[in-house]
Amino acid sequence: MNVPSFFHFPVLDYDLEATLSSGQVFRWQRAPAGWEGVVNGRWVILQQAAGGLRATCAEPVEDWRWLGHYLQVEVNLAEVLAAFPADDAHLQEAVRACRGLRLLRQDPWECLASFILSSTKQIVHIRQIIECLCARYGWPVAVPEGHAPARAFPDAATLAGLTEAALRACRMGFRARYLREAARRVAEGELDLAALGKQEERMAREALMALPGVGPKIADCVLLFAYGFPRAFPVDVWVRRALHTVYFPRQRLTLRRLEAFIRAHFGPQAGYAQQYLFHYWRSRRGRGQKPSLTRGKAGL
DNA sequence: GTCCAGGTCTTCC
DNA sequence: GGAAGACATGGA
Repeated sequence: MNVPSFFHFPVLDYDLEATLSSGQVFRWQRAPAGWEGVVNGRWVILQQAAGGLRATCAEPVEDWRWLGHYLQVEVNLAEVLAAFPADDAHLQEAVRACRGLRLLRQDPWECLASFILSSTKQIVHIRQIIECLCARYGWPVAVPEGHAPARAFPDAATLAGLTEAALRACRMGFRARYLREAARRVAEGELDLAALGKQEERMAREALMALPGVGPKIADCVLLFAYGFPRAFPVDVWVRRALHTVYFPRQRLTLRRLEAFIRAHFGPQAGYAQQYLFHYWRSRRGRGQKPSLTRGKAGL
């Protein structure tokens, strides 16, 4: 019989809902008792609590540092936000609306595989594909008595051993070939994900982009969400649309010019700024507002 | 039925 | 080196 264990992480400025629903991670589910997920092979439920976060696991946990690291509770958010350009009214508006949004520190393989599956997919679809993968190929993890079964994200060796048809059965389409090849290279040691975090950002980025199906955007997601490179700045359709509308209204804009602007403008915590812009734009400004920029038009 | 999604790759000029 | 089309799928 499982004996649940609890822990309180004292932390200020932490908005659990914004963090877990901001498109950086895809497996957390809202439940009556909090947010349910699987981290490091452990089933976890998280709740917003007075002065911090409350965590529950299905089994006894002696050392909770793995979860604190994942949640990045030691990060002083006020210091991060203070590094944003102070004269940027648009960014400050996003900060006011989403204060407490955090960047997680995810497992590199799960993050890489998830974002390989993300290309030209809506977040709800990405979640469906990943849940199918976990349900079919993930190892079961301990859950509380009477709770529905839960599974970990399948490791690279498991996915590398599947046929492309088996992967496609999870409705991932053309991404199956990319996921399988990435899994093979990781499982066979051609790509050492543990070593990437110790490399310079540029080298790590090149190594990720050497994978089929991984371009600059997906590489930047992994650099930011799994390795914590603070200047990594994923530019997807939403961020591109937001940047174009806000900083270059009614102008033609090349990708090169946009990248130069990003490097010069957002500073040492550019990755955090990106996440605030993405979440704010997607959750509020994007809703019901006709985008001013669509693919293939206006120079991008 | 049409549009579009946390893109990337290939082809062609 | 930049533009255009292909690639799968399903919610809105």
